[in-house]
Amino acid sequence: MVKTRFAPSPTGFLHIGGARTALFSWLHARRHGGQFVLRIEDTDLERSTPEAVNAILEGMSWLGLDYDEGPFYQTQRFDRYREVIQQLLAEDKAYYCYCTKEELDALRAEQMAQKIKPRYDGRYREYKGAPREGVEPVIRFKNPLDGITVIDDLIHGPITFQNSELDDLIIARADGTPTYNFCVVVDDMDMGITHVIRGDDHINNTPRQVNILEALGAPVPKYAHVAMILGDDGQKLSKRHGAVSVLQYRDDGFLPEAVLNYLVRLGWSHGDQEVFSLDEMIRLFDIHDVNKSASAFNTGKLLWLNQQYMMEMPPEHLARHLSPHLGALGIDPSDGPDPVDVVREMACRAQTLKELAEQSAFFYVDPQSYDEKSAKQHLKPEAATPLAAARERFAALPDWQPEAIHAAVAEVAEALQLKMGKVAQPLRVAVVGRAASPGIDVTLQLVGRVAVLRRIDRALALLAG
RNA sequence: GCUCCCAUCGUCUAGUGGCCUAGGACACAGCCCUCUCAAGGCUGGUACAGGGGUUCGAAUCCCCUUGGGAGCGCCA
Repeated sequence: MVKTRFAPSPTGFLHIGGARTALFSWLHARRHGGQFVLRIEDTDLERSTPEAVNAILEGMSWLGLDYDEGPFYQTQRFDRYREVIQQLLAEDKAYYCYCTKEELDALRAEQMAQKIKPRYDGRYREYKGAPREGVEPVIRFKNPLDGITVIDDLIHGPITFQNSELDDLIIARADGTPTYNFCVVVDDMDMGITHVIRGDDHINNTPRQVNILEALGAPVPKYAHVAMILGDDGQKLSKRHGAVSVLQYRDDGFLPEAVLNYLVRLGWSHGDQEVFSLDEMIRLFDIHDVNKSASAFNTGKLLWLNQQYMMEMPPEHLARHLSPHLGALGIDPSDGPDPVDVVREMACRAQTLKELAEQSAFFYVDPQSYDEKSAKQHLKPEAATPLAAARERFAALPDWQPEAIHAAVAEVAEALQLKMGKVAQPLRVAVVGRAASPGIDVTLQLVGRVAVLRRIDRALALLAG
């Protein structure tokens, strides 16, 4: 059975690159009816934080990437790592190395100076002497000295490494704690991981891990190394790019399904299709179809996708998603039109929930000021007549429905020999505060007659000076 | 420096030797629709990094160059 894992280290939030790796792993498992496990790689006690763990868990749950096992924490598996290390030691597949950090640094500096690849020279590999005084030894893995290790990468195809290029890596520190490359191997083995999908910055670690796996007599999983994601500017993703945490996207008003859809298309495609439901992704996703090259994150396209999702989503759902963003603006929708009706009209006019809330605020609160340009253009002295005429008709309308409102506006235009725009635009600015909104009839209907009359009066007062 | 990876429009990508005078999407421009802004529809411009091969034929296969990136930790 297929079993994949996502194994972030909790030294920061779940960023967009990690989220895509998680998505690919999740998709691969789901697609094959397998299992997906979450493992927190927190062996770096210095840099791991509980806040980061929470951020990762929260990010996963917001995206809806559920796991069948875990979260496992490597810090809770130290006994198991120690056990495997002892086994390796007993089988002469690992050994104590008494080099000090200073000696290692010196060796590295020397090699760099000679312009050769810095690496451990194996000086304690066959050491049979007594433990060196005053040095807490580390434990190193005995990497094969010759031969080749081939990774048959699902994305890249075969990648060949000379074992002679690999040195004897440290699997346990002087304080006895195990290191990353070793823990990964033990965990992948114990957890029965069949497919390792991860960033391509791990390609160079893979032959070492394969060699350890083989020393342990464990089956070697299939590997798939996914290229990294670049920032909008094509540069490596960094703090400078702003919203790098997936939770930031949530707060900025993106829908998780839009983010997922955007992410899956970064490096993967299915012909010309751009929009995929979750079910389609699961059905269509194939790790073999993933691109080898890095791709740049394009916020513009995410924005477009997010809007597509907002427009397609049932208004009832959209309204629910909108409510926290309305709340953030201090708006209580119960004071005005049903958000479901608002959202039906506004979804095609905003790209994020946050923007949707901002654009929709006028339905609930009178504009605090008029957009300068719009007011200058439409709230001119000559607008007073149509505004007043419209106000009069509105006040007398027997029923406050779009059809009636539209007819009233048209009548005013005709009576005054004006084009529709000369009536609708001043009305719009007076009621909305700016020159952009849904059709004037629905807009006014939703705002409500009382508020509309009040806002017109205010504009009229302003025009009267 | 050494090892490994990568290379089609500005961006995401289609393309696995002929269907490619290179297709789609985002963005951009124009037009249509129109009471505004959107949405939607239509139209347009822009790409196979360079050089060698292989082949009747190369975006597709091979080599080199160039340019990016990663790794070379008692970090993950």
